[in-house]
Amino acid sequence: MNDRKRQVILTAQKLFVEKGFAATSVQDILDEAKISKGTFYNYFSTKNECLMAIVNNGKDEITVRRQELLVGQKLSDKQIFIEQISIRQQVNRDRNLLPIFEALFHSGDSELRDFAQKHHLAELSWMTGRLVDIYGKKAKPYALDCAVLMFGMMQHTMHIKVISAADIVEVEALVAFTMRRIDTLMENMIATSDRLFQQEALLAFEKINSGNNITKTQLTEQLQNFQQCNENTLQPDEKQYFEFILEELVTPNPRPFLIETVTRSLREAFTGTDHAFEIRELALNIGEYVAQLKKGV
Amino acid sequence: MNDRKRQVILTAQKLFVEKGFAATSVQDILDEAKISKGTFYNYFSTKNECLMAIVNNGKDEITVRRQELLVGQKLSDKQIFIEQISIRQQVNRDRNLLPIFEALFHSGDSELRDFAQKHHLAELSWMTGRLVDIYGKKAKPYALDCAVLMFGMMQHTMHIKVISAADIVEVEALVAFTMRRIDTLMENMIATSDRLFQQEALLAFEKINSGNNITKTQLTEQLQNFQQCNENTLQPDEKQYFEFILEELVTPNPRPFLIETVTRSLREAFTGTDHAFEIRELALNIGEYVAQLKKGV
DNA sequence: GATTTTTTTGGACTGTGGGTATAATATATG
DNA sequence: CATATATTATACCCACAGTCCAAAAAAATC
Repeated sequence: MNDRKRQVILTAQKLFVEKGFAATSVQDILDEAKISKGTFYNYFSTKNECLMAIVNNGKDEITVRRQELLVGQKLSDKQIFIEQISIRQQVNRDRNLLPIFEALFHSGDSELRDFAQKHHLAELSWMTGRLVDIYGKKAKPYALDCAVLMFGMMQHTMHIKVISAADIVEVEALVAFTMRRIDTLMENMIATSDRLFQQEALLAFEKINSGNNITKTQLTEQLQNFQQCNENTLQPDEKQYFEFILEELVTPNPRPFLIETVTRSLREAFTGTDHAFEIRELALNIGEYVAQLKKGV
Repeated sequence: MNDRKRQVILTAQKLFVEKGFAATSVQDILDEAKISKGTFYNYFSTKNECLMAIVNNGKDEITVRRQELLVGQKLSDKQIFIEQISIRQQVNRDRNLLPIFEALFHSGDSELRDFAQKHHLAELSWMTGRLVDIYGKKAKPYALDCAVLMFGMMQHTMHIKVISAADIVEVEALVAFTMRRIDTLMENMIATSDRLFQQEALLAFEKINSGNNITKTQLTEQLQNFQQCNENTLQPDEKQYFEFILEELVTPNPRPFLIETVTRSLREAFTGTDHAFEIRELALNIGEYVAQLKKGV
C-alpha cells in the first residue's frame, strides 16, 4: 500500500466519522483528498471496498495493541482482558466505526454483510478463547455462550449510554462492569450445565480465527526490505531494533518474549511518524509468527 | 387510514421482508401494489415515512398481544413475561423488522434515528417496569441495568444464532435461557449493589413510556362509530361484544378484568378479516383506557 | 342525474450519487 | 530517451428519490 492510498483512506475515514458513511459521497472524498475520480477507482473498485479497507485498518490496530498488552503478562489476568476489550471499543469509538460497522450488517449489500459477519465471528472466536484462558478448562463448554452474552451486553449498554447520557462514557468501567456479570454468569452456567450453543458451533468458529500463517523467510524478507528502503533516514538506535529481531529470528530457539518486547518498543518508537502504518503491519506479522512459535513449543 | 393505504403498507412490508429496505425502490412498491407514484406520495411524504408506518404497525400488534397475554394473570408470572418478550422477537422476525429496525439506527437520516431511538427506549422502559413486577421492589434500582443487559443478550444471541445456525431458532427457548441469566444477575447485583445506570436515567425513561391518554368519551365514540359503519355486516354475536363493552364503560365502576377478556375475544373473532386493522386499533385504545382505570384504582 | 370535490393516474422532469470510459498528462523506471 | 504506469479531467450512463402537473376516474353532494 503506497503513501497516497493511505492518505485517501485517512481522508475517507475522517469524512465517514464526521458525516457518516451513507452521507459521504465519493465526490466529497475526492474533493477533500484532492484526487480525481480515476485515482479513487484505481485504488478501490467501489465505495464499499474503501470502507472495508478502513475497517481492516482499525482491526489491525486493535490486533497489534492487544498483542502488546499481553507481553510478559499471564493469559489468565482478568484486568488485561478487560483492557483488551476496551481497546476495541475505544478504537471503534475514536474512528466512529461502531455505526459504520453496524451499518454493514444491515446494508442491502451481501458482500458487505459477509465481510462484517466474518469480522464479528472472528471477534467472538477470540473472546471465546480468552474466556477459557481466564476461567480455565472447565469453562470451555460455556465459553462461546458467555462470549456471545458478553458481547451483546457490552454493545447494547454502550449504545444506550451513548444515546441517553450527556456525560462521556467511561469505556473501561463499562467493560469491567460487564466482566463482573460474566463472573456470575459463568459460575452459574457451569453449576447448572445451562448453555445454548453446541460444541459444533464452537468448532466452526475456531476455523474462522485461524490467522494467516507466515513463514520465517517471508518475515525476514519484509524486515530487511523495510531496513533497506529506509537505510538513510533511520536513526542508529532505531536500526538496532531491526538488527536484534533479525538476529533472534535466525537463532535455533528464538525467544518469543524478547521478540515481543522489542517489537512493542519498535512500534512505540515509530508511532506518529510517516512509517507508523508499515511498522504496524510488520508488528502484526511478527506477532503472528511469534504466536506460531509459541504453538509449536 | 383507508383500505388502500393499508394495502400499500402490507405490500411495502412484503417487499422489505423479501429484499430489504434499501434494496427496495419506491418503483418496486408501485409496481407490486399497482398504484401510481402520485398516490404513493399522497400517502407518504417520503419512503422513510412509509417504513415508519410499517414499524408502528408492528408495534401496535405487539402491544395488543402483550396486553392480552396478561389478562387474568399475575404481573409477577415469569412465564408470561417470557412470552411477552417472545412476541416481540417473533413479530419482528415474521416481518423481518429486525434488520429494518436496526438499519434505522445507523441510517444517515436523523429523523429515522430519532424514531428508532424512541421506540427502543420505550421497549426498555417497558421491560424495566416488568422486571420490577417480577422481582419486586428491591429490584427497582437494578431493573434498568438488567433490562439493558437482557435486551443486549437476547438481541445478540439471536443475531448469532441466525447467522451461524442452519436450524430454526426457537425464540421462546432463547428468551427463557436469557431469563435464567437475568435471574442470576439480578440476585447478584442486588447482593453486591453493583449497577451502572443512575436513578435519574430511569426517570427520563419513565417519561417516554407514558402512553397516550384517552378519554372515556373518545373511546365510546370510536366504538359506536365502528358499530354504525358496519351495522349491516356484523353478526349478532359480534355485536354483543360491542354492546357489552359500551355498557360496561358507562357503569360507575367498570370492571377491567371483564373488559379485557371480552376485548380479547372480540379481537380473536376478527382476526384475519378485513376489519383486523381497525379492531386492533380499538383494542389498543381499550387497553390504554383500562390501564388508566387500573392506575386510578 | 348533474355538479363539485377528492383521489388517482401516469408521465415528464430534477437532482444526486455511484460507477465507467477515455484521452491527455505526469511520474517513475530502466 | 523510451517505455510503462499512475493520475487527471471530463463527459457520460444509470438508478433512484422526490416534484409537478394536467387529465381521468371516483366519490360525495346537492
